[in-house]
Amino acid sequence: MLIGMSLRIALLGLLRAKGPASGYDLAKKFEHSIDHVWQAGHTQIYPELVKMAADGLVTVEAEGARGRKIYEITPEGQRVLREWLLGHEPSMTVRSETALQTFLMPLLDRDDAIAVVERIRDRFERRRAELDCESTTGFGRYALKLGLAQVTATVQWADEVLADLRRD
Amino acid sequence: MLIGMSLRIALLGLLRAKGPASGYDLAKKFEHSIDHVWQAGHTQIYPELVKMAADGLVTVEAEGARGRKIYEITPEGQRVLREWLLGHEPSMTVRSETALQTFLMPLLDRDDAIAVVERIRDRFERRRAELDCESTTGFGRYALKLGLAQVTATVQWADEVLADLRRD
DNA sequence: GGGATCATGTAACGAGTTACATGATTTG
DNA sequence: CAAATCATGTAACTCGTTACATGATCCC
Repeated sequence: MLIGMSLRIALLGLLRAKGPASGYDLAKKFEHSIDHVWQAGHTQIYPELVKMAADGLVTVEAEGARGRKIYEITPEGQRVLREWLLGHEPSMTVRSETALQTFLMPLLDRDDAIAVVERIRDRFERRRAELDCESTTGFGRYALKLGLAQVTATVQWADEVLADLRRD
Repeated sequence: MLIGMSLRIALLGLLRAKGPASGYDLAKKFEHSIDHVWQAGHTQIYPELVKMAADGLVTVEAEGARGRKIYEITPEGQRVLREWLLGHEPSMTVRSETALQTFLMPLLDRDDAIAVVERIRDRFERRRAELDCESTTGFGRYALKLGLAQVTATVQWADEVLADLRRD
């Protein structure tokens, strides 16, 4: 219960922010609201909720139709969540396939390198447009702004590199 | 051999860029040159090199002192590397603990939120300073510039959020 | 009744981390 | 000769993905 808590924290945070929910509901929320920050499918969420209930972080508040189980965050869960938000030093480990492509770019000749950077630029520009459409007032507004800032920085980087490569 | 090739690609790229090397050498290079793009320890690298040799992507060019095995990239390895660089669509899945903290920030009261953002700002400012010291002319210069752009964007985001939170 | 969606799970696998284990060579 | 570093590996574990499996309920 000491490391790799991130999925738990994401689940606790969603339960705290949006109230009691089933595993199914939480999986939907992962697809939508928290998507650009953390991903998890139902096959990961269901067993994790069972373990979290065993650890006293959530309880089954009610059982609804079709075997639907509604989970609620406990006071202990709220304590753990708050502690993580205030005290956890996020790991700085990065594993980005895009960054790996950019790292290895000097192995390519000029035209191939330009093609690779153009593809990256297009991808991130599309992503920027997607994020730009989302509500800037909701619960996740700070994370959304951060995502936008990082995506925009990547597009600008691509523009600079393209200008640089084409200058030769 | 179709998915999750990233570690292989990183190893092939390092062998292509810097010439033949042992698993130990490659582990050192992961600690230094490619560190801010991809991480891997020796316990992951040694078995992977064995599998890559079995798949014909690398060969043991020579065996040196102390059981040191020097690996070299094969023509097939170069083909696979080039194909990945030109054709692979990087996955957009993000799993950032920092972004998770920012997403859940609205759960905190004003003072706690400020403390969290200040910690994030400090961390990324330190990271920015580190990257700023690195050579801007070496092999990884494009990836370095990208890392700097993203880190700088994060510091700017933190400054804006802090100004916003303190205005209340 | 049949298809869409709701709702929950298990099993097998791959990727990555931590801890453990061993021995050779260099340097003080 | 002792400590540091070079150099390779295995084992156990966690995290995350993909594929498989099942049944209930709603709506046409």
